[in-house]
Amino acid sequence: MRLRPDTTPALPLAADLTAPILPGEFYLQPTLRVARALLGKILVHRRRGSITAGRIVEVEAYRGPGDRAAHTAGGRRTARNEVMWGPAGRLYVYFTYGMHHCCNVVTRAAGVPEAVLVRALEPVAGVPLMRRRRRVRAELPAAALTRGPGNLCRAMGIDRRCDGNDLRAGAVVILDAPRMRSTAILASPRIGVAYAGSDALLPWRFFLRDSLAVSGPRRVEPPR
DNA sequence: ATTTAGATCCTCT
DNA sequence: GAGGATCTAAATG
Repeated sequence: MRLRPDTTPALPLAADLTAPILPGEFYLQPTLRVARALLGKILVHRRRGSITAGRIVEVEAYRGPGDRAAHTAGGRRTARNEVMWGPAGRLYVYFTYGMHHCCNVVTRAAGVPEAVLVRALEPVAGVPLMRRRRRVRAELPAAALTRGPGNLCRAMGIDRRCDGNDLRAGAVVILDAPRMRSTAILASPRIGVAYAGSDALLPWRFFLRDSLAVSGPRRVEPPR
């Protein structure tokens, strides 16, 4: 008697945690390119001998002064978004809705305030620690631990102490991984930016078609 | 399957 | 004083 082959993707996923850290130049590329290229890369947080890591499966691009959905819309420069105005390759972490943190990767040269919001990961390492940080029931699937920007920050232990973290040398780094095929990537409008007028329709959310960890609608661009 | 309400507090006007 | 780059549970069709 033969067992049916198991086609369920194994989570946590196997990933190369010895891969090189992404070089600083990676983050100088155009923001939409960085957003797509980040899919599949590994976000790692090492702290006090503990480690949590996840494969990036969903992101959103935010493009500076001209993008009404961005924190830097219209050239606003404040204490909160200061890191977005700085050099590429830093982590921009902010607190929102009274209870959640969101983390972004800053792109482009200093003075060009653009960033990529990380919206979902697939757990790669440190799942027990993620469960403790999330305080979820034991049966919750691993993929749900890091689904959504607020959830992934809690699971990864990322908060405002990480704001400004240098992604080449800080406690939080991003490791290189093979580039995803473009056919594995879908796009849609960004989530939660209805206040941005016509910019809310821009298809600047990118996600891996086959990932179980993607948050929100797995819809491709709707007709305009 | 989709909608709603409530939690909760920092940031900027 | 208002509202948010969110999340969850509960209610509803």
